Amino acid sequence: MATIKEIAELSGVSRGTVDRVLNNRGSVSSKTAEKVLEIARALDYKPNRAGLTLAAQKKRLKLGVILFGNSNPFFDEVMKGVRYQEERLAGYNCSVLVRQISYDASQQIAAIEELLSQEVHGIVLAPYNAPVITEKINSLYDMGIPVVTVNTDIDHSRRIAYVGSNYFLSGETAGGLMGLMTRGEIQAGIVLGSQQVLCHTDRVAGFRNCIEKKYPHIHVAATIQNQDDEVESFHVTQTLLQNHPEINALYFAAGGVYGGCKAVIALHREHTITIITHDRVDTTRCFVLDGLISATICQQPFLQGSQSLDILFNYLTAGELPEKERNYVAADIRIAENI
Amino acid sequence: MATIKEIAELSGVSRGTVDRVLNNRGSVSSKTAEKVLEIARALDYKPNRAGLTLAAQKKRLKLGVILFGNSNPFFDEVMKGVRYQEERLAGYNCSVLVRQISYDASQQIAAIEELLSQEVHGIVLAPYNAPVITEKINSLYDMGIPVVTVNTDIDHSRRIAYVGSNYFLSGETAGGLMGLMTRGEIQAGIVLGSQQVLCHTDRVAGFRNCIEKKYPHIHVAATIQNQDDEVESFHVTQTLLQNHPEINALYFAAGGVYGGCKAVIALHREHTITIITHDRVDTTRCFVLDGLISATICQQPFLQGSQSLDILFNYLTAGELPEKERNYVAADIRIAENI
DNA sequence: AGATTTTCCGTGCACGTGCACGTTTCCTTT
DNA sequence: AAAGGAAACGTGCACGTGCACGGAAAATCT
Repeated sequence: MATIKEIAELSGVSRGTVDRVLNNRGSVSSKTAEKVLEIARALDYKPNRAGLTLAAQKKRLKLGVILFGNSNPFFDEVMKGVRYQEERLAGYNCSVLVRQISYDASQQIAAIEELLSQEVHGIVLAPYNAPVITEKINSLYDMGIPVVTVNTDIDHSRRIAYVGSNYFLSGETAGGLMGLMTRGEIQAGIVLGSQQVLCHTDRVAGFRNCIEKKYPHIHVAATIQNQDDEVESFHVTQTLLQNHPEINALYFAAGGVYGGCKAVIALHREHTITIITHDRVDTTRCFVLDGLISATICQQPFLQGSQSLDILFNYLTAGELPEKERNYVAADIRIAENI
Repeated sequence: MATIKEIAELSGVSRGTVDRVLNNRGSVSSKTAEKVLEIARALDYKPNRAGLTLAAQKKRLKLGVILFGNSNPFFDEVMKGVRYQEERLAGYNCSVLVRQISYDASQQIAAIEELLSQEVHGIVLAPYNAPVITEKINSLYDMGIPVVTVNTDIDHSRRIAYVGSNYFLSGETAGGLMGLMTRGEIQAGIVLGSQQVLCHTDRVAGFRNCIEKKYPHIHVAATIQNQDDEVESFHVTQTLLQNHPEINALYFAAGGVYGGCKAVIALHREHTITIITHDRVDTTRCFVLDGLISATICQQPFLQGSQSLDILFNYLTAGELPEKERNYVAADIRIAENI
């Protein structure tokens, strides 16, 4: 592995000059710059990560993480991934500040400001989808504070990378599973949080796309919204099942799975309905284990937490961006045996 | 983050002494050692990874990797993970030597010897399951050459860690999927490579365990062996289906999936048989996409390749062992939509 | 031509660790 | 008591990088 020192010796200049050329800080004649670059290319120079990190940690790195929910089971799992990575990064003299807030634009702005006052060097953000947040991300970029979006992406924002699901694809996967796990005429009910939430509608679109193309035996009887709330979910699901006795399959495209399942049980429809859900949380794990939920499609929250921090850290210490700016986690299918 | 220098200053000794205490190289009075340890604990000292790596790479690290198969699709994917990690480790002045050999004990021994002559500092090994290999791993350990087993574990050997599947659990997952994806009376055929291969028999045991406990509608009509060979697989599967016209499900617990599927197609049984397989390879991906194979359970070969090297590297540069010595990858269920 | 600015480049230190080498202290032996 | 040796500890360098500082050469101005 070539080092800066080697390049300096071979091109007859000092290490400082090589440094200036490679990181184009200017103040180098084009002639020498040319020669240095040529030799660096010939030696296939790649900066040494240990040296890079060592130099970068002169000023102790501080990273900020902003997630939703004070006891949101999904983000709790993301948090575990964050904590795991935090422990690793501690070995690089890098600290992590985590803020969990409720789903609200102004709170998110406030959290960002607070992290800025703590002088963080970059932020991992589960973004609230609003123009004001997009603007904030862009202004952070201009200030030199890179942002990695996690779980939800913000289109047309200058975040340096996204880590999370491809919601359309995971909806398709849900449709595929339901197709494989059912026979005969199927009347499916779709439960989502809200038509305003892009993640939910993307999943539903994927689900419908799949069954329309591949599984004509499945029809969508009705689509309802539960606002991601367990109590609301119980009621709307109960009403749905009462109004539609023909329903023999349910697709939960969002949260509120526990409440929905409780409604199914309350109406004694456990053994007549095939249920597919997303995410894996402690409250609903038992339903997967006992077979009420046939399968659940997870989005690897742990991986999202750890990977997003990792990308941010690499960017700040080595200036490296990931190959793809959208880092999709695979749709992770879980049934009773591998949950 | 506390550093050795800080500890030295606080305990009134030099950095060298602190180093001796923390890495117990001796030559330190028990009194000072006690004091240093106390202060180190109070400051929650953890060695800085960048400094550690930088110091370790004075002698350029060389890692060896021994996998099977010259064009084995599964190990090709493991190889991609190895290559990915190799690229990352290159930034730490660490090189990786890869050897792909056929499934044979003496060839494996020879490959190990060859890597030793290249002066590797540690080895990632997809081990041949034989006492002579166990002994070899142990003698490597005594020589100070750590071994990480990948894909298959060797019980009672002194490998420092294992990265790979839990085969029994993945067999159970296959059983669970078949249970969920079938209705009515099911006569299942089981195809494995050989009764001598522990991975295969573990999977079959998991499969049987699951359907016996949870899915009594599934019966095992017959179990056959295909020696992991495509041509052999075609013939034995064809014979099986001819002798057992009642078979309406197939579980491929090992390789030879392509040959087996071809037999199903040759006998025009595509639409009457539910097929569950393991692993995802280019030759059979199309069968998953067009629905001949309902689902395939993968063992995350890429992750196995990258993680095993990572563990070995961390051990050699920081002396760190993973929390668990058996690092199981999750059973990764794939259907047409998420393959 | 001399003074001043600009361009260009070299040197030294810091980051945290491991390790070889030196130095001091203390104990044992003759 | 002097000599020898072992135990205990300090010092300096190396690893690779970024960056601040300063010096020399070239270009511009008075």
